[in-house]
Amino acid sequence: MSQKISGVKGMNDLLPGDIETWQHVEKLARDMFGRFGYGEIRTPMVEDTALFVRSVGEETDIVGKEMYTFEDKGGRSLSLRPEGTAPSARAYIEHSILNQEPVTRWFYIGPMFRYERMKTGRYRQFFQIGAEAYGAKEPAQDAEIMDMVAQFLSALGLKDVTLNLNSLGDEACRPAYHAKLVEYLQAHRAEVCAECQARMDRNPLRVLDCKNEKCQAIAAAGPNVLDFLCEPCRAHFGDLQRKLTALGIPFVVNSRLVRGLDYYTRTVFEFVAAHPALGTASTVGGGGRYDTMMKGLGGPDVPAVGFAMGLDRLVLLLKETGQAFGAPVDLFVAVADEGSHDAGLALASRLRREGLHVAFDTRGGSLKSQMKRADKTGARFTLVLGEAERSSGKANLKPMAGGDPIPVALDAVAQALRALPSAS
RNA sequence: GCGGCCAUAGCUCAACUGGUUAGAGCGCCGGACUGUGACUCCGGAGGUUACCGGUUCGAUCCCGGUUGGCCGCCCCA
Repeated sequence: MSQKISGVKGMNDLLPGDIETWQHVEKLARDMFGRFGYGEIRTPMVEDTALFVRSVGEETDIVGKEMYTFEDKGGRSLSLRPEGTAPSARAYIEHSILNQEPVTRWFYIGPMFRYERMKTGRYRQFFQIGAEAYGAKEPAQDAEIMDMVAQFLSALGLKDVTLNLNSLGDEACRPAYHAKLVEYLQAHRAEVCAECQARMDRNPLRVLDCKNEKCQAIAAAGPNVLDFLCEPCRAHFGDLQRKLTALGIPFVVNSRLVRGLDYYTRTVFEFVAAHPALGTASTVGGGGRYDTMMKGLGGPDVPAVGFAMGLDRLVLLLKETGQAFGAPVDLFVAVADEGSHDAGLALASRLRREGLHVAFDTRGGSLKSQMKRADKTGARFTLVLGEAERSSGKANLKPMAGGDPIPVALDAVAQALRALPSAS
């Protein structure tokens, strides 16, 4: 007996029964994003490690300790993508998209990888649905993309999701805030947690969203990013809030929202769902504006704004609603005797060619066991095919939910089924 | 990366705190009902008690390690 082999920790299989929910979310996303003019892209799951180091930032947790990095046989350092914005930007630059279109809108759906300790809503391979809008620096673009997320979440039927909003300023004003913050934090160095002491040297903004109560109090009493915004940033942020209000999208300004990636400028936002099913993984989606990242990657000077949502978490929330997804079986073809089995297979084949969702027990077996199987598949109707039906060319459609059998001609089953109300 | 809890049938859980052959419900398969499911009754299959080692006359139970899962910190999706 050989050793049983198991999947990689933190990476899950999705099987029928679960997959329908995922497909539903993905379909809704494709529909919704398409409606907003976003085109789907698919980039490789592996990229040059330098791409993430230069965009996401060397001092971030993602790059610093969560990346799956390895060397290929040519000695290149490659990484499994931990997020989707950088690969999209790379593709945008590589294909010189700016020379073709002033404004480009893309979305992607796919797996991301981060080496982390697992828990509810957090996996080493997880799935994101994300979108990026390149070429528009106007607040309207920020508002539109948040509108898209809001409409998508609402189409999914998810409620109690709060939009948190903040502005981190730009190259003109962030340095001043940064300096002031460091100065303030240094003065309180002894009072914050050990973690924050390290953070204030590497990435002081991160102190702002420390969950430690003491650190929170100190951060709250310190300099506020919003007070340091330069005039253009202030105007941009104000305009964005007016537009969101005009669109009827509720939001909360949270001046301590910073997010853990270095590439953001001005707008950052997070959609947070306070549902017990998510545990502490309450952020369902987040994003922001990154007007300088393209240049930093050696590309054109193009402003951009984007976001990503956690598909795993959306599915967790959807499951809580108890909804069922997946296509119902229209008809189960059962056979009354061995001699009719070939005819049953042929009938099922023909009806499938005609577009119906048909189930058939290829193993044959007793009629009773076939009926059980029919019940199990959730088929709306069952048709029993035997010698009598084959010679007369007529059969009955038995409604599995109960009710009288409906007589049909064997060569008109599809038409008959389509004429029946599809509601169960 | 740090701290805590856990691991028994496909699933959810028992097993009188070390003692015969590890049980139940659900699920699966079959029968009662040889052309009609879901309800009922009966039967069947399914376990190296996660893995490795230790203590003991004897370990699902106690100890150590490994792997995996869950929770908090951290961080995010």
